[in-house]
Amino acid sequence: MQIGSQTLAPLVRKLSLHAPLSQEDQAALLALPHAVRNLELGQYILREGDVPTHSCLVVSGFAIRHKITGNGGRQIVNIHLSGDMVDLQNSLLTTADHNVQALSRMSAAFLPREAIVELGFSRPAVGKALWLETLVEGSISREWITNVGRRDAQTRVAHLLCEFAYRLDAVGIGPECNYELPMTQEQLADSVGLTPVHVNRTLKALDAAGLTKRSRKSVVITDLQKLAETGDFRSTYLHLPPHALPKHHQ
Amino acid sequence: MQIGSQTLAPLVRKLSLHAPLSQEDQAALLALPHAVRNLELGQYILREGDVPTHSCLVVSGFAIRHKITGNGGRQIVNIHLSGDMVDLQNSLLTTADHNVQALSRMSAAFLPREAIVELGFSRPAVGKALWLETLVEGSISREWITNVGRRDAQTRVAHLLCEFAYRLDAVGIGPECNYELPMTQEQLADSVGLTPVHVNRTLKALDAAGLTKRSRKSVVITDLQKLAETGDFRSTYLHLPPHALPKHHQ
DNA sequence: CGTGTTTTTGACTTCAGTCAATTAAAGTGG
DNA sequence: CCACTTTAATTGACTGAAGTCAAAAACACG
Repeated sequence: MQIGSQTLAPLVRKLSLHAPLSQEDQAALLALPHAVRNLELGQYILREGDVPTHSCLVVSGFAIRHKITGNGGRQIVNIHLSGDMVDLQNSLLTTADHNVQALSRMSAAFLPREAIVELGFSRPAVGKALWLETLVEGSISREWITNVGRRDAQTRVAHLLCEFAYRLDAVGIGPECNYELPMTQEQLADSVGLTPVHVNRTLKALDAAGLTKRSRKSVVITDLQKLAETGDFRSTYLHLPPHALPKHHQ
Repeated sequence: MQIGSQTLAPLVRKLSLHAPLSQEDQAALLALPHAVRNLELGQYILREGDVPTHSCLVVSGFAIRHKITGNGGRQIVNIHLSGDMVDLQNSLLTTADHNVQALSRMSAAFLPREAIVELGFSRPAVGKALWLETLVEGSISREWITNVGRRDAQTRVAHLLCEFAYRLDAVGIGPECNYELPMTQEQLADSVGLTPVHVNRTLKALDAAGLTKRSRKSVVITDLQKLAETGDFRSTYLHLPPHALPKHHQ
C-alpha cells in the first residue's frame, strides 16, 4: 500500500480535464491510499456477483467490462483506458452486476472505496470531477445503446473505432489520428453486437475503402475524417474539452 | 416557483429506497425550489444541443430519453417513471447529447441544477443517494446495451417488459405483477432496436404463449415468472432493495 | 518447429427488415 | 351521436443483412 507517490497521476490528469483542480485537491488525490498490481491479459478484476471493496484505476493498458447472457453470449459494455476509474460504478452498489477484465497486460491501482467517497464529499471540486466522470460514462453508454440498436454493421464498427481515436487522444496516447487498437476481432464483435466473422468482413471493407489499415490484433486508423462520416460519429457525447479534440475535427 | 410543498415527495421516496434519509435531509429535499409544469404527450423537455439550467423530476407519467442517428433512426436509451430525476445526467454536463420527451401526459418538477448540486454536497446522505441513482441508471444502461446487442427479438422484448414490471413495482405503481404499459409498439421498437412490425409479431407470440395480454397502446403482463425466463431477465442490475421485489421472485 | 490463437474465406441459412395494403381504434367537430 | 380524420396495429409476401458452419491460412510463441 503506497501513499503519496505519482502512480495516481493519470487520475489527476483525467479529472482535471474539465475543470482545473487546486494544488491541494491534486495533492489529496495523489495521497489516496492505493495498491498497484500488474495484471495479465485476460485476468479478471471483478466478477459478476462479487462485493467489491476497492475501486480500480487503470494506470496503463486496457480493461473491459462485460456481461454474459443466458445463452452464453458476451457483450462488452465499456472499454477503459489509462486514467479511467473502472469501478466508481460499483463504488456505492453492493453487488457487481458485470465483469471487469484486463484486455491487455495492464497496471492498475486499487483504492479503498470509502477513501474515494470520503474525499469526494470533503472536497467538492474532486467530488464534482468524479461525478462528471460518471456522467460522461453514462453518456457513452447511451451512445453505445444507440450504436448497437440502430446502426448497421459498417457504421457500428467505424463508430467504435472513432470513439477510440478520440478517447485515446484525450488521454494523450497515440500520435495524431493514427491509432493502434490492441483488440481481437472477437472482442470488437462483442463490443458492437456482431459476430467475429462479420466484423472481419466489415474491417476488410473499411480497409478497402482506405479508412483503416489492419495488422494482426490491431487496427490503425488512417483517415479519421472519413471514418467519422462512415461511422455516423459526432464526438459531442464524449464531452471532451475543446482543446482535447483532434484538430481537423474542431 | 414553489418552496416546501409535497410535490417532491416521489423524489424523497425514490432516494430513500436504498438508505433511509434523516428527517432533516428529507425536509431539505422537499424544500428545494422548483416549478411544476404539466406536459402534453410528445412534448420535448430537452433537445440535443440544449444547455440545460434545470433538472427535471417526473412527478407522474412517463418520459423517455432518445437519440437520433444520422439516417433518421431513433433509439430510446431510457424510460423514466414517477420519482426519476430525468436530468441529473446533464446536471454537470454543459451540452445535452440527447433528447428528453414526455411519453404521456405528465407532470414534472423543474429544479435549478445548482440547488441540487449544492444540496448534494452540503448533505452527504443526499449526495450519496443522488450518486447512487446515477449509478443504478448506469447499470440499467449496461443491461440495455447487452439486451440490444446480444439477445434475439423475443428475448429482448420480454426483457424490457420485465424491467418495467420491476421498476413500476419499486415505485409502487401497479397491482402485483399485472402491469399496464402505455407505450406504442413503435416506441417499444425504438427501445429494443427492432422495427415496429417485428415488435408486433413478437408481442403476438408472447401473447400466444400466455405471458402477456395486449390491448391498444398497452401491454399487460400476466405471467411475470415465465416472462422473466423468456426474457433472460434477472433483476440484480436494477439494484432494488430486497423488499421492493415482487414476492414470487424473491 | 510444432501448437494454439486469431484471421480469413466460402457456402448456406435465418432472423429481422421492408413494402404495402388492411383493419381497428381514438379523436374531433358538426 | 354520427361521418371524418388520424394514429396505431395487423397481416402477408418478399428481401437482405448478418449469422452459422466449417475449413484453411497466417501468425505468435514457447
